[in-house]
Amino acid sequence: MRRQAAFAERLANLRYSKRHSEQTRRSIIDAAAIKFRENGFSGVGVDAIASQAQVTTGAIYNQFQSKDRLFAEVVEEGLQRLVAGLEHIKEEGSEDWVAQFASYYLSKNHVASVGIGCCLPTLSFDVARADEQSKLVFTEGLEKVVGVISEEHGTPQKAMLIIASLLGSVVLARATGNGKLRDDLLQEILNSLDPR
Amino acid sequence: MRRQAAFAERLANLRYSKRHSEQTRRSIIDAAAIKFRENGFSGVGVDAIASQAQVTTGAIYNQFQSKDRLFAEVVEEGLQRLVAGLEHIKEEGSEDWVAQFASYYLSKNHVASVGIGCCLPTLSFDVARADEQSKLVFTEGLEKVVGVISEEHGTPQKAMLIIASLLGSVVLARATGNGKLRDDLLQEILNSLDPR
DNA sequence: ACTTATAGATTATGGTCACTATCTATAAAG
DNA sequence: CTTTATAGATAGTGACCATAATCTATAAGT
Repeated sequence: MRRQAAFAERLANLRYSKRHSEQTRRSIIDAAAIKFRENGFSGVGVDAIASQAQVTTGAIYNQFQSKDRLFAEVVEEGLQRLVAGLEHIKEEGSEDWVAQFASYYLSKNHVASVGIGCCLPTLSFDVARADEQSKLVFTEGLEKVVGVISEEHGTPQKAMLIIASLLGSVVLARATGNGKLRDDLLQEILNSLDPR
Repeated sequence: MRRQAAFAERLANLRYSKRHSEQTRRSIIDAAAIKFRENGFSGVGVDAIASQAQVTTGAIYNQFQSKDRLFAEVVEEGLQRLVAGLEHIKEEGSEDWVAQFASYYLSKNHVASVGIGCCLPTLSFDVARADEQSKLVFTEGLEKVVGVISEEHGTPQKAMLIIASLLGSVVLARATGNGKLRDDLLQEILNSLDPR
């Protein structure tokens, strides 16, 4: 009757071990990453995040000081993943790897994947409204993103323009319905971005 | 003691007249437009909107079916104002009126004016999470915006790219702190957008 | 084996949420 | 003048909010 997650934990036989604690932290961040993206910072409660992570609020507040700090961690990790993704495509060696990245970014698959997609079209609005901690990790992460793109591919301002265009395009695509405007938007913008 | 706004209304001598009812509706929409932009749809309550509009929640629910419907009206009007603003600059006759518009859009003043600024960098995220009604008015409004820009200035997809870039740039500028990244971002993007 | 530290469950707290039912004052219509 | 319709105030509703306090089970150190 008590301890809702007791069954799974007994199976895992790892309760309260260091490894289990790290897994708990990971599952909380993963759940928060999805929920914050899908519903926004104010659109989801700590309870809902806990339930998605299959823990209780006690576990969350043991691992994180506050909802704001958890959000900041999600933002930080979101940008780390963006940097990692860029570097991964880059190291595959293709000359026009930025166009390749843009093609993935504007794909219907990525536009539809709100919860697991890039953090920029989902979290950046909330970062703009968040505390300095979140803005700081966002700024530092964005600088790395700009660095990776501009390293071998134009100036930092050109890199920034690409990021802003991609972010804005995905937001517009998600905000418009499923009409003709949206159906053609992504491919058309991709064409415009293509090095002619 | 009762009826908190009674005093002002007695002064105006217009309580319950049609004109007063329209004024009430207007002040609610104006208040909601600011609050939704500043705090997001889930970040502000109907009570806070009512208090900003100097009415009670009863007045809001008498004028609007739900918070979602009020949001849809704010979105609709936000895009109408964007169209009107574009047409206003356009009719002033300058050849590079789009660059003029971009210059205003990326100005520090507009970036700082979250509550009264353009609806795209503030409401579009929430539209992406909203019901079909809001997405519909957003899509229709966006089509008009694209129409005005592309009418005499390139293809619709070029217009869409401009909008996406401007929207994305303002979001990034607001999400980053006040460091060097932000200070230079806007001017640099403006340069990149400039017809060379 | 025994102690200790702690991860995480449980429960509670005071506040706010969207929304509703009811009431009242007054504008408009006769 | 009387009636009627309604804008908007008042006062709730139960659900949810972020967070804290307390408790307990167990892993780790001795």
